[in-house]
Amino acid sequence: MKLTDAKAQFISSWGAFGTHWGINRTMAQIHALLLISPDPITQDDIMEQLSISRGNVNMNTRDLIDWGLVERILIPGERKEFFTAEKDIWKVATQIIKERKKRELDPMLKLLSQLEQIEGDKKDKDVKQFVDTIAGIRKFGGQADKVLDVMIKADESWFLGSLLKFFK
Amino acid sequence: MKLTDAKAQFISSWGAFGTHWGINRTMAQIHALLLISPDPITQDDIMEQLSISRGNVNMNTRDLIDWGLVERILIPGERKEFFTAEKDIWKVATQIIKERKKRELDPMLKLLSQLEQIEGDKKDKDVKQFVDTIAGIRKFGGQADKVLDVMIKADESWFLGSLLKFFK
DNA sequence: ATATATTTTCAATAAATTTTGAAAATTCAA
DNA sequence: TTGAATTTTCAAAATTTATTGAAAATATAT
Repeated sequence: MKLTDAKAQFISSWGAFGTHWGINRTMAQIHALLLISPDPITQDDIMEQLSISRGNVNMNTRDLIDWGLVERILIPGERKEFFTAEKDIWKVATQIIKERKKRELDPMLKLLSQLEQIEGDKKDKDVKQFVDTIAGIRKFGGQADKVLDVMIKADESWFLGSLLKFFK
Repeated sequence: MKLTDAKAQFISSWGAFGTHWGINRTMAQIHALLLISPDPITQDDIMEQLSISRGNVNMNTRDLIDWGLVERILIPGERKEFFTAEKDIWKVATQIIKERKKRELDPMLKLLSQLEQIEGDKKDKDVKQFVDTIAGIRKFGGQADKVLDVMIKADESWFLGSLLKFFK
């Protein structure tokens, strides 16, 4: 397979993959393009390589920056802005986990603790099932939260090394 | 807060939550409703409680069954079918992990190993960055794959107990 | 200051996804 | 069998989400 085809296939698959992970297709495609670009590239490069509009590139690169996955680079003497992505996949993964935890898991846990305190007779089976379900999810979520916190702070070699040894 | 309001809020939030996880809103809402229903319920119950059409309920319950999260129950003497959801959150989580691994991670890893074998000069920096990126993702994915396999097979108390002790 | 290059915004448009509902298929009791 | 109850299917409609592109804002060079 030629590099050009392989690139196209990677970008397309990474885009499709992204949609399963709460990230939109184009954002994931831009991310893919930046991951395989050795040097920083401009909005125009992205527009051309992915055949998408300027506005689209602008919005999605900004989202990627908000996610902490992409950086804006200013090259002295160049008028245009350049973009580059973090290449260390461990850092990419922990950054995504960190953001999703903040955006999704933490608010959900907060809501669940509110819902657990409902009025009503615990002997009523509807009340009981509701409270039990909420408590179960909250407990599980709380534990996941702790594990993810360790992971976010951890160094890759230590984390995966220890974990894989532990589970061998 | 009253049970009725708490239920509505849980269903609505679980639905919104689902959309971030590659599951459609209605599917997640039906799942939420089943999680808090102590006894099996019918298509008509779901239609009524969530104010959605029969076709919608039918398609989404089927998807939930395909995901292994919901079961069809036949009650002797009853003409209608009943549905019930697995209530153990650990089992729900491992089932989702199992399915997503099969549907997303495994195909991605397969593609990456193909893409790693591109033709081209490794000294060319475009080729090098591409190969390095793909290799990095593949390595990380492969390790995640192993950890998830252990998790899927593990018993909850053992897994989380060990993990939390390990990371304390 | 002015002209020019570049980025950002956002209303309009397009595309993708979800939902409906009625017809077809299936199931089951009599 | 027949017919009523129930489930399934799927084309059309509704909704949601993503994309465009041109105008406005901003930044930079002269």
